[in-house]
Amino acid sequence: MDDELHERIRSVIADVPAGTVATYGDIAALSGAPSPRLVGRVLAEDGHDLPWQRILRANGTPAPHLAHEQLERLRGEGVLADGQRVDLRKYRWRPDGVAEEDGPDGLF
DNA sequence: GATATGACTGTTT
DNA sequence: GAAACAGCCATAT
Repeated sequence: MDDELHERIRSVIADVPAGTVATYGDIAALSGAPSPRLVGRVLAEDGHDLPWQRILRANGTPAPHLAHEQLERLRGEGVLADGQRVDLRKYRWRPDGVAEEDGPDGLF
């Protein structure tokens, strides 16, 4: 039932190391959630014990109502955000064993 | 059971 | 870069 999925989502979020961030889509994909909405819903309802500050939207911007606090918390972890946007290219969490590929322009 | 809502994403215009 | 549209799932009323 979704209880297991609920736990799985929490587990993946808790597995995100400090100093890094992940998108809702990432959490959804890694936890097996059918849609990122589930991730947001879990956090909204039962994410008080999780590092929700490390979960950002696809474009690197945090949730609108928590943006201020979220950015402040991330700042304390070493994740510096430019105004309201975080450099996913640099801080985005990658599961172990996955190598990164640079873009065609040799972009970082 | 239908409608509306929400810590979302991706494509298209 | 912004706005519109469609998909996606669980709750609340």
